[in-house]
Amino acid sequence: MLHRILEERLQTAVHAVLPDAQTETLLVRPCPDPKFGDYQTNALMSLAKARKMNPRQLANDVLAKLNVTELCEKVEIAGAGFLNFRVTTSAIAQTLQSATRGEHLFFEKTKTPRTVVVDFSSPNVAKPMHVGHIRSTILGDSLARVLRTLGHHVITDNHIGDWGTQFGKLLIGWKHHLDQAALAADPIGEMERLYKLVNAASEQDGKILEAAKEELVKLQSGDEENLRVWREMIELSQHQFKEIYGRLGVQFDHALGESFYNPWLKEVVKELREKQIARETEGAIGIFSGGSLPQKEDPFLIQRDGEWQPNPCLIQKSDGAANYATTDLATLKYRLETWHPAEIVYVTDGRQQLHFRQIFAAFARWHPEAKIKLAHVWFGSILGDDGKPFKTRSGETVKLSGLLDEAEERAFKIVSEKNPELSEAERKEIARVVGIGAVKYGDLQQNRQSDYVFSWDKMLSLQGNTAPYLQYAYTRIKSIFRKVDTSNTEHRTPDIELIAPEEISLAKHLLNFGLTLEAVVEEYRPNFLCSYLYELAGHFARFYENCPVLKAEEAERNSRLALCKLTGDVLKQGLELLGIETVEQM
RNA sequence: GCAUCCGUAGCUCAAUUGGAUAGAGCUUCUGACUUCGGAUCAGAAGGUUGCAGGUUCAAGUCCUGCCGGAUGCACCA
Repeated sequence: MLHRILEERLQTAVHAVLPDAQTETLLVRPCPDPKFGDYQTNALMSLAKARKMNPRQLANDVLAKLNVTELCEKVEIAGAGFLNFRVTTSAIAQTLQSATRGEHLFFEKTKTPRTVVVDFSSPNVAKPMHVGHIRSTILGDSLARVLRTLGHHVITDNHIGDWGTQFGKLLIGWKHHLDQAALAADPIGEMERLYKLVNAASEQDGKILEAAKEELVKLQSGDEENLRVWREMIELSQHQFKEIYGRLGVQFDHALGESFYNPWLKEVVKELREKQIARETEGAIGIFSGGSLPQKEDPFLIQRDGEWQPNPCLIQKSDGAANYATTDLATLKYRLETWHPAEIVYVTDGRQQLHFRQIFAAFARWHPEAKIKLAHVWFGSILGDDGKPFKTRSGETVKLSGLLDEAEERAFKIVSEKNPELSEAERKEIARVVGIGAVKYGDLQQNRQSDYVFSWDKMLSLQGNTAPYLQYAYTRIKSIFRKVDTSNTEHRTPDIELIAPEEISLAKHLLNFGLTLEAVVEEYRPNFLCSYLYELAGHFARFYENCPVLKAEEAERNSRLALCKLTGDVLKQGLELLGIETVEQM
C-alpha cells in the first residue's frame, strides 16, 4: 500500500540523517485534514525532541534525503515539524489498478502470523441469553474475523458457564417444583423460573440454602441422578445457544465449558501451593502477593487506611470447592499446552478487570517460562435511561431473542413501506439482514469501553450512522452492475483515471482499508472499522451524486465501474468483518 | 476508604492513544437534478471538552487537586 512505501522511504531518509533512529516509530498516517496533504508523519518532532534538535531543521535534512518523486507531487514541512505528503493521482490509480487485477483488496496479510485464542460470549446454562451477552459475542466474533483475515491463526472458544454454584439451586427446583408442560414449551423460561424460585426461597430459609449446597456437592462428586439432570439442563440450553448463534452468524471452534476443566482443578491448587504462590487463609486457599511488583501495580495488594493490605485471589473455598479463579487458571494452562497460542484474548465486561489482572499475574508466577500475551478486552456496562444498570420496568433483563425479533420486525415494516412490490419472502430475508445488522453495528460502532445506554430506538435505529446506510450503499452499487452488460468483461481491468474530486477522495479512502484493519487488531476496537466504512459509504454517496457512471463515455464509464466494483468489494468485506451480511437489493 | 473507568453540541456518541481549526448521527431549519435506487446529497444552527492548576513546540488525551457518576474490592461467576 502507498503509505507503507512512503514509510519505507521515510525510514531510509531518516537513517541517512540519524543512523541510530528507531524504525518502528517512523510511521506514516493519513492526514487529519486533506488540506494539509494525504499522508503525514509527526515522528520527526519526537525524534528531534529526544535529541534536543530543532525539529524543523531535522525535517529539512530528512526532506533533502527523501526520494518519493514518482509517488508524490509534493512533500511539505508544516507546523512544528510535520512532514505532509501529497500523492499523485496516478500513484493512487496504480494501486487501484492492482486491486482490480485481484492482487489485493487494500490490505496485506501479516508477515508474522500468530496463534490467537479468542475467548468470548460465555453464556450460562439454564439462563436466557440477554442483551448483556451481545457485546462480548459480537466484539469477540468481529475481532476473530479481522485477526483471521489478516492472516493470523485464530481459535475461538466459548467458555460456557456450566459448572457454577447455581446448579445446587437448580437441582432443588428441578426435583421439587418442575412443571413438565412448561419445560416442554419453554425450557429456558422454566429453568429460569426454578432458579428464581429457589434463590428467593433460600434467602428466606437457610435450610434450603444448605440443601442446595448439598445437591451441588453431590453433583460435583459424581452423583448419577444429579449428573443426569445436569446433562439434561445443558442439552436444553444448547438448543437456545444454537438458535441465537445461528441468527447472529457466530461460530466457535470450541465450546469447552467450565465443567471441562473440573478434572484439573485439584492439581492446579496443589501445584500453586507447592510453588508457594498460594497458601491457606481462614480455611480457604488464596494467592497472595509475590512481592516482585511495585505495590501500586500489585493486584494482590490493596491500600486500606494508608497501609498496604493483602488482597488475595481465592482458588479454593473453605468447604474445599474450587471457584472461578481456579477454573480460569486451569483453562489458561490447558489452552497453552493444547494450542500453544502467542496470545489469548478475553472479551468480558469491565467489572472483571481486577479478576483478570490477578489471573494474569498469578499465571506469570506459575509459568514464568511461558511467553504469552494475555489481553483482557473489556467493555462497559449496559445502563438504563437513569444511568443505572439496565433493567426493564418489571426488573427483568431484555432477552436477546426478543431483541433480535423486534429488530427484524422493525426492519420488515420499513422494507415493506419502501419496496412493497417485493415478495414477502424477499422482504423477510432483507429484514433479517438489515435488522440483525443494525443491532450488531449499533453495538460495534461505539468505543467498547464506554458504558452503554440501552434504548430500543437507538439499538434498532435504521437511519444515520448505521448498518443499513452501509448496506444501502452496497445495493446501489449492485444495482449499477445489474444494468451493465456483464458479457462484456472489458470493464474489469480498465485504465483507471481519477479526475473528479469525488473520484479522487473515494479512491484515497479505499487505500486506507488495511491501515484500519491493523488498528482494529492493535487496539481490539472494531469501532475503527465502523467509522472507516461509514466514511467510505459517505465518499461513495457523494461520488454517486456527482459522477454519472452508466451515462458516461466509455473510457470514463469503465474507470468509474471499476471504482464502484472496488468500493462494493471493500464494503462487503468490511461488513463481513463486523459479522454483518449484505443483500443485493433492499 | 482504596482501585479502575468515565464526564465532550439539546440528546446518543467519535476523535487512529500527545498532533494542526474537537468530528458524526439524531433533533430543528433551508435547499437539490423529471433519481445510474430519495433508506440519498448539499447547507445552516449547535462547544470555555465538569472545575482549577501544571508539564511542552503541541493537551479532550499526560500529572496534581477538587466536583459529579459507574463499577469492583475474601470464599458468586
